[in-house]
Amino acid sequence: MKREEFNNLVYHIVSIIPYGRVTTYGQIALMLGTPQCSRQVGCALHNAPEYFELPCHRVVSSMGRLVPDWHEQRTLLSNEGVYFKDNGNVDLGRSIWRWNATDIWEKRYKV
DNA sequence: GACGTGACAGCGC
DNA sequence: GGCGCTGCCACGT
Repeated sequence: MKREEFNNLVYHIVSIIPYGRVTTYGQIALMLGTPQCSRQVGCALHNAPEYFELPCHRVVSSMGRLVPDWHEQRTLLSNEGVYFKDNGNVDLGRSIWRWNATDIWEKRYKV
């Protein structure tokens, strides 16, 4: 898999995240078949051109933690009806996007 | 081409 | 459940 392909796939996946749902870097990496490249997902989004208009605010870390120093992200998510916990993290159990019949995340987050 | 950096995940405490 | 350490890989300098 080339870098460019990897990035394009990341952009594609992010672009199809449904409204009001979130997903994680690790999940995207898993979908690409490279679960060890979670950091690259974040890196790809960081380098994503603005005109892609990606809903990258719907991508959070595996713990539901938001992007550091990007407070607008929380506003955007809450506007979409995403659930938050008391500690300010996203409630993945309620708002994670299950892209398929995979039960990995159901087990992990006890959906 | 080498080195430092980072929008992370996983594991242990 | 929260915090810190380590491994990972692409990017920018």
